[in-house]
Amino acid sequence: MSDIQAAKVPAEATPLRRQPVQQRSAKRVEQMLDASAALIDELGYDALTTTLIAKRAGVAVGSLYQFFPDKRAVVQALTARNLERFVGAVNERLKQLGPEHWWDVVDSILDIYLEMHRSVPGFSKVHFGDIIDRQLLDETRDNNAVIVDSLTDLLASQVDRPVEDLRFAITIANEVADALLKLAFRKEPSGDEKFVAEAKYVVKGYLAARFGEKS
Amino acid sequence: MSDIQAAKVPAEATPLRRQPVQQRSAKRVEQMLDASAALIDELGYDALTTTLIAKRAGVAVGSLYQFFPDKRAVVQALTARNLERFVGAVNERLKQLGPEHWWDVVDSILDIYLEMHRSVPGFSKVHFGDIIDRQLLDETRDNNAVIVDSLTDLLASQVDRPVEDLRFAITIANEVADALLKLAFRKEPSGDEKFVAEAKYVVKGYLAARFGEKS
DNA sequence: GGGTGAACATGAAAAGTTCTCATATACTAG
DNA sequence: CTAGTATATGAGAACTTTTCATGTTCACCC
Repeated sequence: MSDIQAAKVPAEATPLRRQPVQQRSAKRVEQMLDASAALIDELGYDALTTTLIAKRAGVAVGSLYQFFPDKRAVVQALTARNLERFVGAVNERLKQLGPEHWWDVVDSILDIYLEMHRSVPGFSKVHFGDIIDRQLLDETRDNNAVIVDSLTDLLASQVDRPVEDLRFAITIANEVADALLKLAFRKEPSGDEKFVAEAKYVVKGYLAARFGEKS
Repeated sequence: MSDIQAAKVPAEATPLRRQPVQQRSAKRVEQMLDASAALIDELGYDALTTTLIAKRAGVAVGSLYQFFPDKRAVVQALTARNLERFVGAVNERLKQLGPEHWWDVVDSILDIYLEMHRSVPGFSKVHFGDIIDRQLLDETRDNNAVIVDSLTDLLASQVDRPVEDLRFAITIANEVADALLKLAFRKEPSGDEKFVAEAKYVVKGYLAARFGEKS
């Protein structure tokens, strides 16, 4: 089973002004991201403030600007970190399971996604570029594409279809899953079960229709 | 065919500090919203500035604050206006057509939605509370619900199902349509045809599966 | 362990935005 | 025509974002 591309969230998506080299600063950057995540959860994106982030992270404002060019870059970095974690978790899970029917792969992925919604602060607000990439920054272009490409690679060996058709279907499925699960979490902070179930149903139904039942 | 509830976008969603009473001021408020829409299209939400809005609208900043309590309220009002226009257009269309198979109703609605994406400035960025209601303001709660309720009323007479099941299915369908069409417009400014077609396919497929083929 | 340059930390203040308010003008009813 | 309300305005108060000069810590070398 080919590993999902390590999702380094490449160059252009690394808006850091300076990459932290020493450990202490790397840790500080993490703290800043943690603080941002917590604050976004608590106050929402609009009420987010660089001063607040710094205070919460226990650093001076200047330190923040040592690494990030501006406020948006912080949120962007948070987004990237969430994406990395997600892809990492998916890899982990798939390694454990070995080759499966694609049906189960989809299930695993949705479960991981759910798990992150529940356990990662700020995840439901800024998973894959809701606020930043999608809404504002069109050049960084589609964080989702990273995921879609990874999943396409993954399923390409199991489904007998032209790769481009596969990628298209996965793009659609990804978007639908994202929208529906977000809806579930809007309805209820822990994810409304009825909506979660329907999300799974819709996604699997769509993929089954597009791929055919056979693996 | 029962009219869609006039979508006054009720009390709590009217965050105006003062309702314009005289015509000149009503017109000015419209100008401010137009300016906001244009600027959001051009610069994105984050780069939006009250000063810029005022300048573009040809009024003083103070005038803006005469009616809106804060910047977000402006965008919220823009959202509300878009919603009103959408519901209005749907009503219009349905009045013209008379009773139809729900299949055609869905088609009409999707077409109107597409049309607005293409012709209404800022629509693709802030249609139904993407930026404001959904991302930040949880108390105003679901603009989408207005639409969903309207559509539920509309279809209730044609589909032989418990109303709550209907509402649920429409909620899902609405969310899916929104996500997929947004994706289509992200891929291409005029709406990628392939994605638009797939959006229609997915939505209709879902509803057909949930309602059964019969009207 | 002493020295050196790069990485890092800091917070006061410059630059930029949001929002208020005292003042002035336009409208409406009577 | 007049009082009373609605509206318009922009300077500046309040708050944010971002810069930068200064001081500290680290990694490496002798």
